[in-house]
Amino acid sequence: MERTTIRVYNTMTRQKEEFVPRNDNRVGIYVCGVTPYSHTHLGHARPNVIWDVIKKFLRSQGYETFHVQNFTDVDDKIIARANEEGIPALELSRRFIQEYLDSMDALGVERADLYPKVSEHISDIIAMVEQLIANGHAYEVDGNVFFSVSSFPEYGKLSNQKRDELLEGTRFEVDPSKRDAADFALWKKAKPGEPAWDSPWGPGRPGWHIECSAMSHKYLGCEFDFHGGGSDLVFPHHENEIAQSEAATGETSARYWVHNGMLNLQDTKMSKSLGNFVTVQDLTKRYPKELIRFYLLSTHYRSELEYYEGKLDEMARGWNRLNEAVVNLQSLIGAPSVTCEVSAEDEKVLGRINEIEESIVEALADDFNTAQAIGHLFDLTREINSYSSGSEKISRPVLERAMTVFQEYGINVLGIVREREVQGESLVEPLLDLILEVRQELRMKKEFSLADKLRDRLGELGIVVEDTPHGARWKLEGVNRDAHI
RNA sequence: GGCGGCAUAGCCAAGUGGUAAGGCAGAGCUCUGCAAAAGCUCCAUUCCCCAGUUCGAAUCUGGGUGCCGCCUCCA
Repeated sequence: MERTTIRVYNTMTRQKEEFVPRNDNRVGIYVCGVTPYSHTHLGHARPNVIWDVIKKFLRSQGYETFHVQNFTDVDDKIIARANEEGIPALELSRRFIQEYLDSMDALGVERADLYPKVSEHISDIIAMVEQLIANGHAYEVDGNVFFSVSSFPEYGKLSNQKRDELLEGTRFEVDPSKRDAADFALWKKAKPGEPAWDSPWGPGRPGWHIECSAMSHKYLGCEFDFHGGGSDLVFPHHENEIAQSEAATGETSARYWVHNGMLNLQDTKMSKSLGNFVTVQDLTKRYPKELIRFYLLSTHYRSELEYYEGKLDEMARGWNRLNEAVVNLQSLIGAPSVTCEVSAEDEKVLGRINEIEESIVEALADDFNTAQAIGHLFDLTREINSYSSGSEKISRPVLERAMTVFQEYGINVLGIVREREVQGESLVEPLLDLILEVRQELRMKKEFSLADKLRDRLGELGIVVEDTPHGARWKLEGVNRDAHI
């Protein structure tokens, strides 16, 4: 198939670059996951939803994707928290990993192909540390192993830091056993009461950073296409990862470094350590997943995004129009008054729909500009609403073309439009159709007070009845309406 | 102290050299038995401030001001 040229902003070069996959068709993606010691919050949802869209867009462009996302399930905070609760560290992390996966499922995020865990890759990590020692990039001191920053001249190339300026103004105490203050731990000697694994340097556990180098290398190879994560990971995490990976293998690691902006609550970054977060579980109980995605994707992924109570309710008004347009389209496609003929006027509308679709693809291909793509979806909404409320004959091929675009981008790629609710074996749908049919007969007989009573009483039950030129239709009221009553 | 980013209408927000997308809110109108939905029209001579480059700048350069992130665990 013909592909649109995709341009990606690369943190490494600080500019947009044309995306050229390493292998012809298969795109390797590594996105930093979480340290599962606490609840999954909206800030975690952002990169997940963004990468969900990127993957789906790449696939709609004919690529295959292979997506790896790690869990750093061996970590100081996990150990500390598990000790507080008096349970094993891995049990605590297992609980939060499950919450994380459940949360992402609830947001309609497609799962990664692989979720490697540190605890299951100790031997891979040890092997890489040994490799680094053998290459002269790391050294052992009393059971600890450190990466020697001075052995890697390119250190700082991602975050644009200069080695000699790194420690100025720093707020932590430097471990005196390190040769250089900027050196960082690859392997930490076990302290009493901590989970530990045997290694050539004695019992201990991996430092933060090395797991991503080891696991990305194992599953994606030395060089792969995308490496993603929050902008707060640029330094030191990704900087150190690059140093480890490239020093160990002698090859470049990721081709494109993609970082998303932070999600703020009251002008401050939402984070577990600050305690200012909104959990995904809470939010998905209160709002439809498509609305949450609409909110997350309404701003470009590299910008900061503000959250506050009530924001989603504000966004729901515009979001609703998108959904209404689709519901309207679907009912019109099945309406008997619609023709299969395509007039010259219809051809023009078809032409405009094609233009809008191209604009959507261009927007997504331009550094995954979902905000712009959503704008074009609103253009399509106006186009098709205007068309279907016109007095001329309505053509089914036009409706179907518009529906295809909504389906592909609104539903499949962006996931911001609700899919038509299948009522299944519910009695609700035929029952309501019957009521509306009777009401229509009353209206024909100009028994308006009875017809209005039906509408009012249904309204009290949360069922909104609307009369349109193509017959009456009903829907459930409010943002939280369920698929089934 | 170092590094990076951002500043566009009442609010949200796209736009990185060619004369300000889109959404919400607001005003008017059309359609409708009524209601709802929808549509149409209007709503930034202007993009934080100052200087410069250019035929042309929201977009590039320099200098301010303000805010945010990272340098400590972080998506």
